[in-house]
Amino acid sequence: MSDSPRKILVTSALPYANGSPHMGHLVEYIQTDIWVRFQKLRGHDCIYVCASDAHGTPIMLKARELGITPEELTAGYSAEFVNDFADFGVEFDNYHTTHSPENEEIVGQMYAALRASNDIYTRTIEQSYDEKEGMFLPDRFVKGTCPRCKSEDQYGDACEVCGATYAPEDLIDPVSVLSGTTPVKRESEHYFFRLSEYEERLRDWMKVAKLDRNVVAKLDEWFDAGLQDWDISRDAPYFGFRIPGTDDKYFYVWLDAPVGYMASFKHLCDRTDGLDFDAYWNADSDAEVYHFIGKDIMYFHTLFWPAVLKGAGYRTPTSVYAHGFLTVNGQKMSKSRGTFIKARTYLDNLNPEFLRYYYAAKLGPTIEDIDLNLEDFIARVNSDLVGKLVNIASRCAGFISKRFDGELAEVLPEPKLFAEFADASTAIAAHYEAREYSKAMRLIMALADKANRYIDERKPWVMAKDEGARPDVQLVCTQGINMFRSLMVYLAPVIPGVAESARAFLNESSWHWKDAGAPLLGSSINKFKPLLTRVDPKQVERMVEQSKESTPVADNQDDEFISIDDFMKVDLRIARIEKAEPVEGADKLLALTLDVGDDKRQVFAGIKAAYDPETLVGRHVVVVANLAPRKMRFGVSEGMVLAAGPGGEDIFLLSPDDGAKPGMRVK
RNA sequence: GGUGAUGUAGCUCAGAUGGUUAGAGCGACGGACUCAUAACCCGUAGGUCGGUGGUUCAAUUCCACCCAUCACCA
Repeated sequence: MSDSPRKILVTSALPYANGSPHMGHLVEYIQTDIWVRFQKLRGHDCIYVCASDAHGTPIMLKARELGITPEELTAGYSAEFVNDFADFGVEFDNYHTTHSPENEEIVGQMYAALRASNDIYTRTIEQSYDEKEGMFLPDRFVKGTCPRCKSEDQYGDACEVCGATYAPEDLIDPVSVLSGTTPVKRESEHYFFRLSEYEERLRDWMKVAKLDRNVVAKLDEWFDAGLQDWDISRDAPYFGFRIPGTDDKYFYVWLDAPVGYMASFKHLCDRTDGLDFDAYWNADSDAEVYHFIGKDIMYFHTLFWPAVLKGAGYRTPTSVYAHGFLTVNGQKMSKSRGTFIKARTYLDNLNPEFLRYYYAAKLGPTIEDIDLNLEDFIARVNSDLVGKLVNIASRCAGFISKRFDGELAEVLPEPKLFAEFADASTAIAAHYEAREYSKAMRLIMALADKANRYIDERKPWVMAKDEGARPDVQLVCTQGINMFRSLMVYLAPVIPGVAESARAFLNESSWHWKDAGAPLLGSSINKFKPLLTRVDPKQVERMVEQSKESTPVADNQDDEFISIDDFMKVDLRIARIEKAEPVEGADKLLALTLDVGDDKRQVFAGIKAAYDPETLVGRHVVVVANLAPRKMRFGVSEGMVLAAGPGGEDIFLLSPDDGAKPGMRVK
């Protein structure tokens, strides 16, 4: 199977560009990267592309809230993704964005093809509408009381308390999370894709796509329920691509997101000689295309995506590989427990190769969740990587460099033992290919145990004391170093950085998978330097602490309540505005001089759009008096004035009833 | 609520088309060694295989129900 190079295109799901990458993201990118590196090491022509998923309502609204454009918002997060992934050794051949000309072109072309084949039609539907904001509301943007269990503050699609699913209008007292107003029903014409026509074709695809049996079970479930047509349009305002021939209709983000795989690849083709887009995407392509995804987005990748591709005349994915979710210490990642760990926070404290190994040691081809148990992480990395693997080289290298001037012996004393390491190649490769990384790691570590046992049995440190046995010392250590070398070749996809250091130690320029089967003999190696240092539990503790600090905002899962003591930490005081004036060079700020009883202080408040400075003088407001002073470009702000509202012109200062005096505590 | 998945030693996980003493690595404990980043080597202890009931000569493995965790319900 490895004889003629395969043409392979691999993708990871496009990260949604409205947040920083975290440990959960990394499961997928590390899983994919290991597979890609494995294929490349085997000599295959394997290309790995990805992009930021940049469209949709959440991004539009978050950008609006921050007062920047969606492009600016997503560019910022894209940069984070690129940098953090690169530091974890994830090597994309291209990283693009769905908000690109390539994507718009392919989406438009597909849409035209689907229209031509009568796969698109329009229908008027009713949807929740926020009259104040002037926009239709996705289900998650309506909240209210669950109609079944009466739990308050539930999303418009499902109740997190009792698990009921319903439509937003079923909620008791529904409220738009944007404006706080009651949504109304409004009609709108939507565009639909005839997914219902594709059952037969999808069943055929499913048979050849070698999907995991859990994925197949899920698909069967969906088929049994009957495929419904897919609503692919959204009304303005929406951040995305406008549907050709309309004024105010946009493609739903989930239509253009997977097309982003193609667009990123197109972007790469346009800059790479000899890389032909059509050779990979035409219906008769002989290239392989694999999508690595999380189990939560199987629906889009195993139904919509193959159907749309087929309908538009393209090839379908060779397979879709779904993985499970990440838990930390056996539970959902939690901000309050410090287990919602950002990629960057990990990098600030720990070696990325450790996480790659740990994930590899736990990953299989199924959609089962994997657990990052931090104690287990420390034990496993220290024991497997440092204690077993690197130790093999460490305990042999000294003899070779001190007594034999760095020269390896010309022959192996135990060719049969080495053959065991060479022969493991087939099984290990099969495991990598099947994404059975945990099995591959187990095989490799069992061999590492064997290598250590061999050295222990032959005891070169005893032979070294006997002049007559000197040549044997060189032979045994050459055997040891070669066993180490084979294992490092096998592990190169998982821990590429360590593999590179090991290769430098062995004085080799590059490795191919089959090098693991041929020993390195008679050559000169370099002085051994520690390839890895052990994890100190303190590093992990610090990472957890920093994850707590970096997210002071309580997450609504565990921290719904604060104690009275927590509240009392906030020193709220009545203040009288003595002076209010615009700040030179700031669009939104007013500089306020406040009388807080016995002292005067200066506070900057972002209320310029809502208040005329002159009308503020003399007003009483509520201020956070013990907020840490913050240095700003215009001076130091010594507190915060409380106001309600979403921002912009909609800001409403809090005022006490008559009689309250500056300096009075609010509680 | 419906559907699916998962639940095996202190920890992380293998495994069994139902059949003699259920496995590995780590950890713990004991021993040995000193080449090696207190690493490595040898050995010991640890499990009513989530719970209850059923089918069977025999179930942790099949069935039903229940509990817990996760996902999906477009």
